[in-house]
Amino acid sequence: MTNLSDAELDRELTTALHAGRHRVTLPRLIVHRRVRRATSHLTPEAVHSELVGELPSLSPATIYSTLELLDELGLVRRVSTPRGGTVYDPRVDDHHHLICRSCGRVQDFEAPVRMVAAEEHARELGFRPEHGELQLTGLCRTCAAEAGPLRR
Amino acid sequence: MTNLSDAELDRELTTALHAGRHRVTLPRLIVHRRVRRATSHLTPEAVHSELVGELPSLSPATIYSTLELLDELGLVRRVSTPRGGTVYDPRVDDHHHLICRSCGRVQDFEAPVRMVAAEEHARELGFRPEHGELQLTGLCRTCAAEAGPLRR
DNA sequence: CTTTTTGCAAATGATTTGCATTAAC
DNA sequence: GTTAATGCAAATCATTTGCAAAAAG
Repeated sequence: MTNLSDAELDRELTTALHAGRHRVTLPRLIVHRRVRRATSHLTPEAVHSELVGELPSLSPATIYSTLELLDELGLVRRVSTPRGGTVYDPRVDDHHHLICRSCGRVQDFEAPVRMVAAEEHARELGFRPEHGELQLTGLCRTCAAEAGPLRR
Repeated sequence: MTNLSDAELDRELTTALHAGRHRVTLPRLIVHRRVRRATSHLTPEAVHSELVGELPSLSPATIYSTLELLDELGLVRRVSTPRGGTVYDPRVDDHHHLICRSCGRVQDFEAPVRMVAAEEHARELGFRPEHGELQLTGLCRTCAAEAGPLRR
């Protein structure tokens, strides 16, 4: 989540778009503002249903292509959850995720993981790493409480 | 990958199925043998198309339910890739994955990651961790070679 | 015998695509 | 003016579901 103004966010996006020879359009501006300001991880569907009020012609196809573009520009980060869900994260710095298998909630997680060491190890194997994240699945606090004490 | 015989694999599966009060069926036996012997990660579709030769009536629906069951029994592990693909891994011990964004290949990766420490940290946040893995995406050796030297 | 599992076909749901129209540059 | 982006509808594709028939215990 950022506390930048619309104007500041728009300027950042515009700069990034121009650098890649992309055009500045209204759908891109409003999707960018919405996701950059998100306090949680948003699904494409959530972004769409929130923004159709503001721009009724906005189509799901545009949401998908715009979110993918923002990810490519490094302004947001796409996160895929273990059960096939896709969600967008306003944080683009290295961090990890806790994913609840019951309610699907995705929360940021500062894990003590040496990403640089892991990436170096991958390079030694001939792999060219671009992005890495640790995903811990399990039950979030709320769902764990509902499930009661550890079973089995 | 295991080098156990059919009989040994079948016995393991039978034991696990009985423990959970599930029935021992031919589809379960052959799917289990195939995935446990895999030298790489298999998609449900790959498992199906390989095994229809052996059991022509085998349906995709059965493949999906069987693989999910094997995962629940802890005999194989489901791995979801960042672009929404699903693949099954014969390894069930803690390990990580390198995922090629170009060809989709998933390879095992022994990363120097302190999973225990990460899980402990998650517990302190109220999360009840069940499984964790580090996913590094990028280009595999082959695709990196095709892409040529580092661009940008 | 009773209950689970299977196989088929139809349904689903997220994402993608084709293409004419509209908007950026 | 040119070219890219949008919006719509149709298409795709992996996965799930409903249900009658078959198989397991």
